[in-house]
Amino acid sequence: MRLSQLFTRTRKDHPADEAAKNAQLLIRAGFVHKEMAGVYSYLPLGLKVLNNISQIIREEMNAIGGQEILMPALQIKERYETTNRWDDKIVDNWFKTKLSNGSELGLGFSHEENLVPIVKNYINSYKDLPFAPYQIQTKFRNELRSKSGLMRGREFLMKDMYSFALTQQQHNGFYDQAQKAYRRIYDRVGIGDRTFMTFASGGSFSKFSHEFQTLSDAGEDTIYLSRAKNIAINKEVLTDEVLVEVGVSQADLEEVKGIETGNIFSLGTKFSGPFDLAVDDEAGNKQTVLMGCYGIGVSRVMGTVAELLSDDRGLVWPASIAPAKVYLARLGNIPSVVSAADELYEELTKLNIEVIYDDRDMRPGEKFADADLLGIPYRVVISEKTVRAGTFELKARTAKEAELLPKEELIKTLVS
RNA sequence: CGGGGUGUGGCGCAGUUGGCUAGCGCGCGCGGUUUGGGACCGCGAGGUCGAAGGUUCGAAUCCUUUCACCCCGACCA
Repeated sequence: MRLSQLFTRTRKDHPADEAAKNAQLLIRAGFVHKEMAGVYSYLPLGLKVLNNISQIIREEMNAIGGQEILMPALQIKERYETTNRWDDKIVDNWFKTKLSNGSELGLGFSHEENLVPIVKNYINSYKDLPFAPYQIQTKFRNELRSKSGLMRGREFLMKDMYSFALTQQQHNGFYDQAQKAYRRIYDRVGIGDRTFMTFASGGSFSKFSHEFQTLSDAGEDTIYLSRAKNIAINKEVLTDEVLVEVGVSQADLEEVKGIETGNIFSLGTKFSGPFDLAVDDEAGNKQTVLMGCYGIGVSRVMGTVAELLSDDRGLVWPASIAPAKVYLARLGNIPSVVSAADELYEELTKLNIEVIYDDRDMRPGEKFADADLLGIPYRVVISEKTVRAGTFELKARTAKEAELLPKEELIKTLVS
C-alpha cells in the first residue's frame, strides 16, 4: 500500500489518557482508535495485525480438527436461566439489552449456552463424537474497571472453541491436542518463549484449568514459574497439595507477573447436563457429552505483542503478524528515484511480499521515524545515493546498521 | 464499587486568588528556502474552555449536580 493513500497518520505524542504502553504505541502509530474505556476501533494497519493473528489461530484450530462457525452476540435469556448464569449476582459482567417488545437479551461473554442447543440439533450417536466447533467473535464483558489498553476490554475479539467428547479419555486426547496447538500459536505470534502453561482454578468440574500466561510486568496475574519444568502455577491455586500434584517444589518456583493470553477448561457436563446433550453409546445407553472450552483473546494477544516486543522507537512486529513485511522509504522525488522505487514496489508486490511504500513528500528523518514506529520488519531505502550506486539499502527493524545490497540479493533476503 | 487524579482547537499543554477580542507548541492550509534520523521563514484556518444549573455588572476561573477518562484497590464465573 502506498502510504500517501493511507488515511491514518502517526503522531509524535501519545494521548494523555493512556498509560499502557501497548495503547500508547498503537494509537501513536495509528493502528487503533480509542472509543471509550476498553473499547477500540481497529484502523487499517491495526486490523491487518489483528487479522494476521486470527489467521494463525484459525490455521492451528483447523489443524486439530476445529470447525469454524460464527455465533451471534445477542443472547437469549432463557438459555442462561437453564444454566443459572442470567442473574447479575451470578455473572456480574453482563451487558444486557432489550427487544422493542421488552424481552431481555444479553450480549455474549462466552457461548456455551448458545452452542450446546445448536449441537443438540445435530448429534445423536457416539459416532458423531468427538468434534470441536470454534469461532472468532466479538465478546462483551462489562468489566468494573477496564484497563491496560487492549489488555482488558469491554468489547474484544476472542477465539472460543468448544469440544464435545464421549469419554474422559476422548476428551483428554483432544484437550492435549489443544494444548499443543496453543503452544504453536504462541510460538508463531512471537511470544512463545515467554508464554507458559499455568495451572489455574478449574471450576466445579475439574481440578485445574490451564492458562497460558505471558510473562510481563504489565500482567495482572501472579504466577509461580518453574523454568526447568516449563510450567507455572497461578497464585490463586498454589497449595502444598498442588505442588505435589504438579510435581514441583516451592524452591524451584519464582514469583512473576503474567498476562493471561489464553485459557483452556475441561467443562465435564456442566453445560451438556442442563441442556440434556446426550448421545447413544455402543450399547445403546444415553451418555451425557463431555465438553471443554478453549479461549484465546485475539486482541489481547495483539496488545501483548505490542507491549512486549516494542522498543523506545516504537512497535516491533514479528514478520508473522506484521501489517507488512517491508517499509519502502523513497527519499526525495527526482525521477530516477521515483521510478526505481515504483519498480521495486511493483516487483515485491508481484512476489506477494506486502509492502508499505512511503511515497510521501517528506524528509528522510520523518520516514525513518515512521518506519520504526510502525514496526515493520524490514526497511528498504531508495535514494539518489542508492540509485547512483545501483544498490538498495536494507535494514531489519531490530538491526543496528543497514546494509547495501544489489537487487537480486535484496529480493532473496525479503522472499525468505 | 472505595480511594486518588484529570477534562481548555485534531494532539500535548499554559491560563483557574473572577476582569479586557482564551494563549503556546505540534499538526493542518498557502508561499518560499530546504532534503539521509521527526528542517526553517512568512502568512493563515481552527476553540468559547466535558455537560447542565446557579452566584455575579462580568465566569475557563466561584458554587451545585452530572458525565467521561486515567491510576491504585476490590472484582474478573
